[in-house]
Amino acid sequence: MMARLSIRIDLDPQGRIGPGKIDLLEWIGRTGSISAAGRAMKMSYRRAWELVDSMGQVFGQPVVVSQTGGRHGGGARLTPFGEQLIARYRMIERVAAQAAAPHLDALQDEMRARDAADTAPLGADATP
Amino acid sequence: MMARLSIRIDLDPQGRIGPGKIDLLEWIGRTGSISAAGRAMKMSYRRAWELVDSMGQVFGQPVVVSQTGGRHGGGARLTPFGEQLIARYRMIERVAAQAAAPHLDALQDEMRARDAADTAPLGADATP
DNA sequence: GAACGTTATATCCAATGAAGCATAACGAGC
DNA sequence: GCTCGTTATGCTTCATTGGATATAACGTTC
Repeated sequence: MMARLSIRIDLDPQGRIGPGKIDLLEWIGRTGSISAAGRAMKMSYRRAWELVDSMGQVFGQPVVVSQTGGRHGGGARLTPFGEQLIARYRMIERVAAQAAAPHLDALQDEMRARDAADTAPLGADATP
Repeated sequence: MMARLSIRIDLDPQGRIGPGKIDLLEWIGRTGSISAAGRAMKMSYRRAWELVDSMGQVFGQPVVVSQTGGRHGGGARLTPFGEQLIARYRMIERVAAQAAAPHLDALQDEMRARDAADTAPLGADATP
């Protein structure tokens, strides 16, 4: 039983960013196109575009700049802020995982330890 | 613009546990009943029960023991494992947040810094 | 200037999730 | 023994989400 950490960042009004959006950004950076990134992640262009757009709205600034028409029909690139966002997220992910590692291990030990052993029936009353 | 960390733990085959399920467990511990916990969280009993059940399945052992009938109609209590699970999750949440804090701050600075400033149009080509 | 692949957007539809409602079993308290 | 609140479960909507498809605009390349 493996246990990994999954991190997301909650922004104040309403907006989250988690591993999915960050992966998408990385794919856009790698492929130079939203649609190619979508294909790589087996995600519809529509969804990929919506995710990109929602990030731009949440952060109040675009995470990618795009171009219609052109060499291969157009394309998209990460903005400097988009790249920073990826870097920050990965950094946070890394340090959080490091800090949590021993506790995750302990949790797994506890899971194995009690394996359906003690589940005392409830005797006294709880707070009603 | 506030940024908080939100943590969830991914278990190997398929199973996640995040803030929602942990909150629910805490409410069950506090109130001594699944339905009361559901009400407190404005969640249907159905859903609360399903979440509890899914946790039991994911971990291969119950996180709460329940009793039908009785003093106030029945009730539910956390198993020792359930309590340990809460404690571990909160611990992980705490150390992860501590480790991530400076980077979250940095991210917020970066968000403010670039506020729609530089979004250079794409000139060269990307990896096609 | 025609072709191509992409962005951007609208529309329709399927899948999923969750709420709501209904019901049975249960057991302490009155 | 009747009531009451809870567990446990089924079933029936209802809303949200995401996929699929269609279309227009666009600009390099041929």
